[in-house]
Amino acid sequence: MRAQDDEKRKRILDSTSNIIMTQGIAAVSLSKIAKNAGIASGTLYTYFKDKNDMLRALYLNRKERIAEAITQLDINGDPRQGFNHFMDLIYDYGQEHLDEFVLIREFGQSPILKSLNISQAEAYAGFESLEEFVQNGVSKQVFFDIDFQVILDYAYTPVIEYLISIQNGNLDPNKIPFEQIKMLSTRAIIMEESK
Amino acid sequence: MRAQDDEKRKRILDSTSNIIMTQGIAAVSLSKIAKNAGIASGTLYTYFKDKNDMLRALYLNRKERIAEAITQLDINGDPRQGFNHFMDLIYDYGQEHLDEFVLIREFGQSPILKSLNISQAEAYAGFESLEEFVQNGVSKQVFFDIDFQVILDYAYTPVIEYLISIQNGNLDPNKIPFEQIKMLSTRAIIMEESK
Amino acid sequence: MRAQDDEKRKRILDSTSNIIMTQGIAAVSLSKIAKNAGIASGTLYTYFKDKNDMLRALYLNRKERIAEAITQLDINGDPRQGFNHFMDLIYDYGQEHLDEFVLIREFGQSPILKSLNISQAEAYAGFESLEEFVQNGVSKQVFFDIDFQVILDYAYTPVIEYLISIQNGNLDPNKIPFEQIKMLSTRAIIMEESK
Amino acid sequence: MRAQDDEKRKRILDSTSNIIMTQGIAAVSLSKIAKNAGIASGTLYTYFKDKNDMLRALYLNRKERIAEAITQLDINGDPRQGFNHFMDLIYDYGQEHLDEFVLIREFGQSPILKSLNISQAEAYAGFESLEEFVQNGVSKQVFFDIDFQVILDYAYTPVIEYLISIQNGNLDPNKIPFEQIKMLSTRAIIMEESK
DNA sequence: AATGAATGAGCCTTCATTCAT
DNA sequence: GATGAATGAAGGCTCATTCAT
Repeated sequence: MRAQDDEKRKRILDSTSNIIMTQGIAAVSLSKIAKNAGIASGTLYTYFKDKNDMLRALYLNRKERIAEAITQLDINGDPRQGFNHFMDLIYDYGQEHLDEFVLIREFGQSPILKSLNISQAEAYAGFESLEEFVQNGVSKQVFFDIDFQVILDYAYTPVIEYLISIQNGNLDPNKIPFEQIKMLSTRAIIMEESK
Repeated sequence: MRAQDDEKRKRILDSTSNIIMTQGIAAVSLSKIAKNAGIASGTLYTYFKDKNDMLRALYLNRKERIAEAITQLDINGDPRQGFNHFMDLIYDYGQEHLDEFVLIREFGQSPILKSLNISQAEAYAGFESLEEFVQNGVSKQVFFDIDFQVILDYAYTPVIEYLISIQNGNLDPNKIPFEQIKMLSTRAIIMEESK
Repeated sequence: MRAQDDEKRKRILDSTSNIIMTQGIAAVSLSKIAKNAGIASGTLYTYFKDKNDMLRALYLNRKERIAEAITQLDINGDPRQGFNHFMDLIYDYGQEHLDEFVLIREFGQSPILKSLNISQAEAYAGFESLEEFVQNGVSKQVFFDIDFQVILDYAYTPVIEYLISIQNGNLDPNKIPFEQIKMLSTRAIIMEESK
Repeated sequence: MRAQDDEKRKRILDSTSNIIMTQGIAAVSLSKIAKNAGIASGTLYTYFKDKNDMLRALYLNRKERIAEAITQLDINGDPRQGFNHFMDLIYDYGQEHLDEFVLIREFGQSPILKSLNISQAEAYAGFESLEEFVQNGVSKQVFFDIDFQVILDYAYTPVIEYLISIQNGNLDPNKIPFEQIKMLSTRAIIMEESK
């Protein structure tokens, strides 16, 4: 017997990610993945039940990685500093792993997610500490008292869009440094002295 | 290849939009569209050169509609009021036509757009006045001096995400009224006395 | 538009029958059928919903043909003569169309039939007059009072097996003429003076 | 390729039989068999050269079992009693092992047998004594002077069909007892005083 | 001897597109 | 202009078989 190969599993997910990133989710096909990963098409089924199972695994895996990277926060520390740190975490991780963010965005909240049977709970697994962090900031009256989701729309999303715009060449980081993004987000979310 | 019946052309686009919205972009097929639109599959080729041409037309059409709806701004008026009005326009149009916003988001800035041969220029057609409006605000030192794209990330995107969250049932508009979104966006973008 | 072509539909069924007859039911594949029928594989789906639908149509079509051929009986006439005539009908039709009988036998009462969703009722459609004929013979005390199915086992089945054996070269019709089969069946089923 | 574990070999054949009986011969796959038998798919090749070799072994094994069960006849004894006993043997064995009969019928004389390279000789191995028994009956002018195969069509086949009909619920053994089947077969085959 | 990961041919089906009608 | 039958490539998936372990 040959032992199942974690490296191969990783290669499959990476290949799929690659295809999604360069050709879009609609262009994903198992034969492309197999060719890209350097394996036979049938082999995919040793690692995943079917195509959906694989997309599901990919989505959750990337989400998990991102969660690990951007939730390393001092939950009970100073919210202001924490917020600053949070944006840095996203930015730093995005410098190296923008593809993961883009992939998650590509899946979006589109109908595909439903067909993959990913529950709300699964989608948010790993982000619990982030929610706690926000609650701490709110209770200390440093963050505006709004929904967690809304805070992400002003803190997480703009960073991702910023990084993508830079990568696409639509934005020049020398003219618009990340500090400005942080400032805008901070102004939006942090209550006092937000100037 | 000349369109004869504009109503039929519209039906085709609407059907496609429908399918994208309910099943995702990967599930779009001409036979589904034809059935949904109540026409024969071959007839599609009277109205569009091929599948990509149709997706392209759909994307540009929705983008145009949105542009018309949200760029009705007094470009040279008071930027503060204008900003307020701009967000209202998005919100109001989104109440009735969220599907169009979602469709545009579904296409994203993803590789699909490239395969449809949609140039940056085409994608932004119709938004020129919006850019002028922003420049006016910046020159009057009411808006922060940042990129047009970044402003959209703090003014347009959060409204759309807000509306989608409400539609998905993830947000309760009674607890988080639109006024709060406007406030956050305003705080981020408007320079002084941004209360 | 090109009108759907009954001749083509017939060719598909004939090709399938051919394959079943020469290679067995397990060897039926749509690509073989298409090649055999001289059409593209996709075209099959213009005529049948899927593979099962086609097998179903084939089964019922052959059953119907057989029913037409062997149920042309004088239901209320002399049962003895009728029985004789019935066996002749099977024999005569089998001379020209043994493949249809063999096909039906190949489907058998095997699990395949269940997967084709053929109800008992459908399977026996067309044979109602045969049942009436048997009832007439029973009520006139010419046939033994046994089940319709059992009568077939002694009248229909042996003829088919006889014809197949001849075709296979396992039986020499000169040594065992059909008259002998008729005699044996008659002896089994007809009550009096059956010697 | 040498069998080591006869119990395992038996399990493989039983599993295959099971699948044929419940899903039909077209649904047989080695992976199903392996799972059903509780072994790894590769292990099948220790016991059988390939799939056909296994089907072949299954067919011959079941045929052999049946032959053993239904050929325990006093070849030179009274043919009338022998005929009666013969039908009882089929009936009795069929009560417990109908699946074996059904399996043989499923293979039929269909093209599958040819693809399994089963010769006429192999198929009839074990039935030699039965043929002798028939010849004895014929030479004593108790049985009609017809072919061995034809006799089976009137003595063996109807019993099997009878048992299957009962199992399928198409026949009620209380209304049609086995005695009636025996009577019909006897009437057909035994020459004098066959009532 | 036994395992099950790996293979790639072949399965059924759907697809975008063409074209006779 | 409109139709839908026809095409064959490509889709996802299962298969029999091999072979490193």
